[in-house]
Amino acid sequence: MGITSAEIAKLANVSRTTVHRVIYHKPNVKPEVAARVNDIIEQYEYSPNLAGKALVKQNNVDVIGVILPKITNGFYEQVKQGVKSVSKEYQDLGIEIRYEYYEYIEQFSVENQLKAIDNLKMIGVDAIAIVADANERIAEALDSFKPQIPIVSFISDIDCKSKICFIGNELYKSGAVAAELISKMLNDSGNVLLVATSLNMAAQIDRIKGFKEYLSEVSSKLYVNKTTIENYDNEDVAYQELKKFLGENPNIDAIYFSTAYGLAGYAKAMGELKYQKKIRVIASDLIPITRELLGNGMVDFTICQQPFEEGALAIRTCVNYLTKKKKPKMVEILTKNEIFCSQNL
Amino acid sequence: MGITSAEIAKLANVSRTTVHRVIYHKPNVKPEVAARVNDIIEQYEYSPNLAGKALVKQNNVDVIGVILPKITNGFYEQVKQGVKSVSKEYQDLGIEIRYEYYEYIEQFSVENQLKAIDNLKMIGVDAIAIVADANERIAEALDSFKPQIPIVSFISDIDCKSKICFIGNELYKSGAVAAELISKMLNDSGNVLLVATSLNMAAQIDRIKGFKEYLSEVSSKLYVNKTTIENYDNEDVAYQELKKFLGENPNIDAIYFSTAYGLAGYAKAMGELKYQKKIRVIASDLIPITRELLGNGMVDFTICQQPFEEGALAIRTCVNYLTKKKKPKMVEILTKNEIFCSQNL
DNA sequence: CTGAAAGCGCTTACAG
DNA sequence: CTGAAAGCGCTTACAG
Repeated sequence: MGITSAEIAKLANVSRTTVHRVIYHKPNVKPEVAARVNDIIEQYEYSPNLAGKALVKQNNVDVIGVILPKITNGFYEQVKQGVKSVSKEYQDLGIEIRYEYYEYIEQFSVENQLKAIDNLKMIGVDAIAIVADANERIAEALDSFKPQIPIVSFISDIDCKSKICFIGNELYKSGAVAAELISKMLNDSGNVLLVATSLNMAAQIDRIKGFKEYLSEVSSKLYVNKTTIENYDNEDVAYQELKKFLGENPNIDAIYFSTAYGLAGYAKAMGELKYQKKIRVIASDLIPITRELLGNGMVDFTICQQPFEEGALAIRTCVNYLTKKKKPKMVEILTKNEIFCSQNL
Repeated sequence: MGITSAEIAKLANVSRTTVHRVIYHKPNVKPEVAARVNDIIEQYEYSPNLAGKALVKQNNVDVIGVILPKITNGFYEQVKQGVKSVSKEYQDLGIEIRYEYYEYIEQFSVENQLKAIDNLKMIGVDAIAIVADANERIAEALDSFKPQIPIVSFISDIDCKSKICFIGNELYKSGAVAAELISKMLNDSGNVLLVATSLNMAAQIDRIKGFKEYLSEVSSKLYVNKTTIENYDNEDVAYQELKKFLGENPNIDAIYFSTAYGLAGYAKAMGELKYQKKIRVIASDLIPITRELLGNGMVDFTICQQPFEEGALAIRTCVNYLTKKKKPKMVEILTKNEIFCSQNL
């Protein structure tokens, strides 16, 4: 395999300790010696053997704290899988992961997130990957580690001074993809209904914006109904609202669900209505009901962000920073949207 | 981190050497001693530290031979990227990769593949990942290593005794996805044209079969034209044939390209014809021209197999076998088909 | 059947 | 400003 630090040392007529000092820009090396060593390193393309490094690190492993909401839907399960898969890869390489889960309850979740951060502060961690609400107190808590530690926010963004990067989905594009699929299925004309969690949520706003902008760009005969159904991710609300709306509006050609939830309510409503037109449906994410409705044709496509990849990438970013002091090139790393239909599930 | 072999040894009142013998089922351990050691290993969930193992392995690294056709289209570049990304991950863990490329020329490629295998036999490798033609002489060559070495075939399958697994794409499903997209865009009725490399190629046959079967299942008003254009992956042939065919058949609503090639010829032909209908187009794979035509709307969707993932998985499978003697659970690992349109590129 | 010791490549106190 | 030496966890000749 490659050349070793001992060989570099011999070639440069110095000790391995000095080679080490040069590589990591430690003080106390005569500039001319450093230059000589650097030349040889470059010439032989030396890079330290990871197994050797890892072994030494057993004394002092880097620990990464991962903070996640305790939500047992498939989405966060996949995020966790991604995190775990990378942890496993690094488990013997001197990287350890500590998990903190916070209950996500509308009113108290900020408190719970603060508590999770505090727990990690007690344990002592070298970096944090966190899915957090964009809240000032949380940001302050993340900045309050002494010494400062790098923060990677993922899935849902939060700004703080020690943040090195956000990893998430191109939400705007996600809406645009939905619009493209609908325009292709409707042959550029028809009436479209939107179903969202709520019109106040950042993620929903982005998707809907992307949806509307692409739609109006591609055709002037695609009308988005002025009513957007807000279902608060509650299937019963979805059912009630959709039954009422579709009962009164027999001209809908397509529906875009910008949230993973509401499909069960939709299926129930459609089962009770005798709707004349074929309704095309675009869903978001992939949970069991989505799979089922894709299978029976009630949903045409679903657009997925990549929870596994985002979880994995968050940890990788922490590891790269801890082991190579390498910040990611971009402050925002956005994953692509995947399209699923019945045949590529 | 976890417990070490030295600690296990102390707990069992034996040496590390004996612990090692027990773990790897080496001979010369008194059964009762082995039992005692095994109990403790289980109790403490001991598993050997990879960094430690890797360091020792520096003396005797495992080398994996990778045999690929020397084709410089984007597809095999991506396969290579996948292979490289995994190699990098393992480079300091005692796994080395040797590449062999063979010229792919209709007549002599079997000879070239045999030569590539022979080269690896000279060098001496511990496993082979190969993209090969399903040819008996090649199979024999792969089986002729002494001692036998594990073979992973990928992208294109070949049967031989020492093969542990094939990694490739769900080609049949790829055609089914194309059919689903077309049926949704045409609202279940219309005339469809097929463009393939050649009707003799296994991969093309699978895709077309999946396409036709899904189409006929979903609607009886979707007609596949009895002519399938064979373009031999030559853009000029595609251009000539499509210009002629579309000139004489003004009723085509959609085209499915079951090959990555022919889109440039199609674009040229359409530029010269004044075709009345909007033609929906489904492409395969993602090469620069595909990207371009997705952008300008001449292509609606493209269906991609996952060359990067398949390359990566092939190497991972070899590594798992070499380091843990672990065969993959399935003899056939098939990757999903990805759908791309202009907005999720 | 068993174990002491060397060595893989690295980093880190420590001594000078 | 520099280097000798110990030790991270493992495997492998070697000796008994």
